[in-house]
Amino acid sequence: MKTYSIQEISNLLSLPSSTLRYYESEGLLINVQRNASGQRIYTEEHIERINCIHCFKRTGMTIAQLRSLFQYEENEAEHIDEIISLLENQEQCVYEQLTHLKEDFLHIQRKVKYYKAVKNSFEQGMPRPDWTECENGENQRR
Amino acid sequence: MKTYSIQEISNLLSLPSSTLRYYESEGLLINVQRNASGQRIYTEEHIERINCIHCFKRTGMTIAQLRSLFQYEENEAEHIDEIISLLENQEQCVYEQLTHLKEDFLHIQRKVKYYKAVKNSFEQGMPRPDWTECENGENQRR
DNA sequence: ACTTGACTTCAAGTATACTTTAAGTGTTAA
DNA sequence: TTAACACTTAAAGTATACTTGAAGTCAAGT
Repeated sequence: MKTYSIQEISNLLSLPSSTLRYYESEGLLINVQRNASGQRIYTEEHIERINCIHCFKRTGMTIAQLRSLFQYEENEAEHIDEIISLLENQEQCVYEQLTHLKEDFLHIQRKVKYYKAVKNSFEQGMPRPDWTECENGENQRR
Repeated sequence: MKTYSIQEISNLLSLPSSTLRYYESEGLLINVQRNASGQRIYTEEHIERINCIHCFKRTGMTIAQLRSLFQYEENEAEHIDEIISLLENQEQCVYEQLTHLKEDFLHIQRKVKYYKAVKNSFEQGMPRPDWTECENGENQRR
C-alpha cells in the first residue's frame, strides 16, 4: 500500500505541513501512523479525507462541525441519524448559498457592465450612463 | 428624505448596531450624519450600501477589499480602471466559487443518499451498501 | 565527527471580523 | 428629579483557523 510523507502530502494537495499537523491535532485526521523516528506516514485514505475536508470547508463547515461528522462516522451504526441530519442540514445550507451566490454573481456582472459604460462615457466625453437598478452603484433589485 | 436611527437600521437589516459602528470605523459606511446629541442618522443610501456590503461579503470579499472598492468609487473618474479590474476579478472568483459549490452540492447530495441507504441496510439487517464513488464515505470522483 | 535538512512537539503569535465592556451623555416617562 | 433607556467612544476581548517560533531528534552526506 502506497504511503506518503508529510511533505509529499503537502505538495500533492498544496497545503502547508503545519496545517496537516493542525488538522490531526483537531481530530480531523486520525490513524496517522509513524515511522521508527516518529515521522508521520499518510495513506490514500488520508488524501481522501483531506479532499473531503476541503469540500466541506468550501461549503462553510467549521472545523468543529467536521470533527462532529467524522466522530459520528467512527461509530456509524450508533450515529446514523445524526450523520444524515447533519448532512441534510448542510445540503440545505449549500442550496441556499448557491441561490445567493447566483444572485450575487449577476449583481457583480451588472456592475462590471455599468462601470465599463461609465468608463466609455468618460472617454467619449458623453453624459454618464444611469443605472435604474443601482442608483449609487451600490444597490440591487431583489 | 426618510432617515433612520441605528436601531432602526439594526432591526431592518438584522445586524447588531455594534457592527454598523464597526463598518463605519472601517470606512465602509461614510457620511453618517449626527443629530444634536451626537446620535447617528442613516439614509436610504446607507441601506443600499449595507446591502452591497452583504452581497460582496457573501462572495468572499474582505473588509479591506470592500474599503478599497468604496474608496475608488469615491473618486470614480480617477480610478475607473481599478474599479473595473477589481470587479472583474471578483466576478471571476465568484464564477469559480459557483463551479466548486455546485460540485460540492452534488457531493453532499450523494452522501445523504448513501447514508440513507446505509441506515436502511441497518434496519433491514441487510449487507451494507457499497459506494464505488466514495470508498470511505469521504471521496468524490472528479 | 559534524553539519544539513526534514521532521518532531508545544506554546505563542497572527489575521479577520466582529463583540463586549466600561464609562459617560442625552431624552423621556413616572 | 430621578430612574430607565438608547445612544456615544475607545479599548479590550472573542472566535476561528491557522502560522510561526523555539528547542530538540534523527538520518544522510562530507
